[in-house]
Order: sequence, then structure tokens, then C-alpha cells
Amino acid sequence: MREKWEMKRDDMGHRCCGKHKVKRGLWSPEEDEKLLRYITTHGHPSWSSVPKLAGLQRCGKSCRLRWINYLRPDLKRGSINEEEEQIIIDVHRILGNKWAQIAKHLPGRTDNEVKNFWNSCIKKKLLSQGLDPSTHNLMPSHKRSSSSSSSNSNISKSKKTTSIMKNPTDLDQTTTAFSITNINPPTTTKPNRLKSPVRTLIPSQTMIPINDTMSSLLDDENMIPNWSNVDEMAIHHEAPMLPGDKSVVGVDDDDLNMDVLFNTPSSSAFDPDFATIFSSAMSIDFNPLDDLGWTF
DNA sequence: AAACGGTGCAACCGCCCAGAG
DNA sequence: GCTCTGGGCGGTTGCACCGTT
Repeated sequence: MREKWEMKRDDMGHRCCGKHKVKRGLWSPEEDEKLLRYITTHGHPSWSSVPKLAGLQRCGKSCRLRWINYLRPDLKRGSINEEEEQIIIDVHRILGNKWAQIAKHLPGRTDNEVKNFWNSCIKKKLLSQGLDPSTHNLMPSHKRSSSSSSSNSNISKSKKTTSIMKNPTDLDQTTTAFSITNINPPTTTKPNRLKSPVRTLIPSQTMIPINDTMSSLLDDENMIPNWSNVDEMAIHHEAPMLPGDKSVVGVDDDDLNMDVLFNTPSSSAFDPDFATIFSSAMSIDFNPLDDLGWTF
């Protein structure tokens, strides 16, 4: 089955590698070992030259991806836990689908992993709670029902939140704001499918042991995300924005969304200090952003 | 036991951007 | 200023696996 798929793909050639015939599809343990051995001893001054020098029939991009997503020794194995999930949600609310940026906040996780987890798990969870995954806001169809629902726990929690808000008159906004943070149900929501032990044995996922010598050859760039320059989140610091600032936040409930809150159409301009304040204001029980000690 | 549908995730695609010449 | 090249990243694809019928 897999061979069939790989053959089909091989016939297509590879655009980024020109005429070169390259292997595609899942990586074999032998290929993994070759790549790992080469990178650990030589690094990767140029990914395009890696396949040739490492003796691989792959394109440079494929090698880079394989290294980043699977072979890097600092990768964390296992499923994403609740704390990481909350971080993903919080950072995604601010940055949007900037998976690479989000992944920087999760040591050992890759952008691909974060992206997959978002699409397969978090997205559905948000939708099931009537939240728009792209904006984290209540979807219009759920706004009415939630506002009239007596069993809406988010609202009851939001009242607690109000006490720490600057302006108590912003209850409605706070309600919405909180509801987008606390999406985790009390009980752990796990992926529908358990990880199969068999899956860990398929060739592409065979672990290659990394000895101390190999690890010592790895530089920081390859192994560990640079937390000192996390991303460009500390961008344009405009005027301080607080949740209660009606010059920033739309008065109309329908106008309230995260983009408005952050005073930017694409959420790219973002006040880091406010992020912490805002996040604290929105979540009482748990604030992963604070735990992270965000430094912008 | 077999068929089917849903899901997770590895890998690829294609676009964008930065740097070099 | 332009073209080219390589790297990075978000989106998409499709196989392998699992649970259900």
C-alpha cells in the first residue's frame, strides 16, 4: 500500500529539486540514520547540499523538514498535555495561525505538531463550544443562546473575573473575553483515538538513539528554540490598551473581537504587557502566559 | 470477520521573503 | 533595481490506524 503511494508520487518528480530524481514519501530508518549522522557531525550550512553530502536521494527541503519535525533530539515525544494545549490556545488567540511562533512557546514541539493538534483537536473543541476557531469569539448563532442560558458556566465565571477588571461596567465584554479563554472542560478531553503502540514501530517513527557525542555536536540553533528572541510579538507599542478602554473596545457587543481588543486588523501589532494583563484578567484559575514568564 | 468511516499525523506543496550577485 | 537561490512557513494531502457497525 505504502509502496504504491510512494511510486505514484515518485512519478511526479520534484519541483523544488529540478531534474533530480528524489525519493519521496515516508523516511526509512536508514535514511533517518544517514541524515542524523550527517547533521550531528557537520551541521547544515546549506540544506540543499545536505542530501548529496549525506548520501540521500531526497531534496533539501525534505531533509530539513525531517530533521525539524522528527529527528531533532530535543523534540518532546508523546501527546500534547493540557497545559500545552492551553498555551496553544492562548498564543493562537493573539497570533492566529502563526504555528511556528506558537511552537516557540512550547519547547520540544514543532510547528507541524502544533498545527496538526489545532486542526484535529482544539478546533473541534472550540467549535463544539460555539467559538469561532479563527477569532476565539462566540459565533453569532451561539451568542443569543449563551446569553439566555442559565447553565452557561462561562458567564458565572466571568462575574468572578469582573472583580479584577479595571472597569466594572465592562461586564459584557468581560463575559465574552473570559469565555474564549476557559474552553477546557473540567474533565480531560482526549483525542478520540488512542495512540497505537504499533504506530510507534513503523519505520518512519523508529527512534534513533542519540548518544552524548552526537548531542554535543549539536548547536543551540539546531536543538533549542531561542527564547531570548521569541518572536516579533513585541512590535509596535501604540497607546496602552486596556479591556475597559472604550476607545479601543467596541461598545457594541457584536464589535467585540480579539482583533479589536488588540487594536489591529491582523493581530500583528500587539502590546506584550497588555497581553499578560489581559490574560490575567481573563483567567483566574490558570494562566499559562504568566507561567511562561513571557519576555518580550 | 470484514467493511466502512473517522481521525491523526508525516510529508509535501506552494508561496513569500531575505540575501547574494 | 533585477534576478536567482535557499530557507521558512502555513496550508493541504493522503496513508495508516482505530472504532464502530
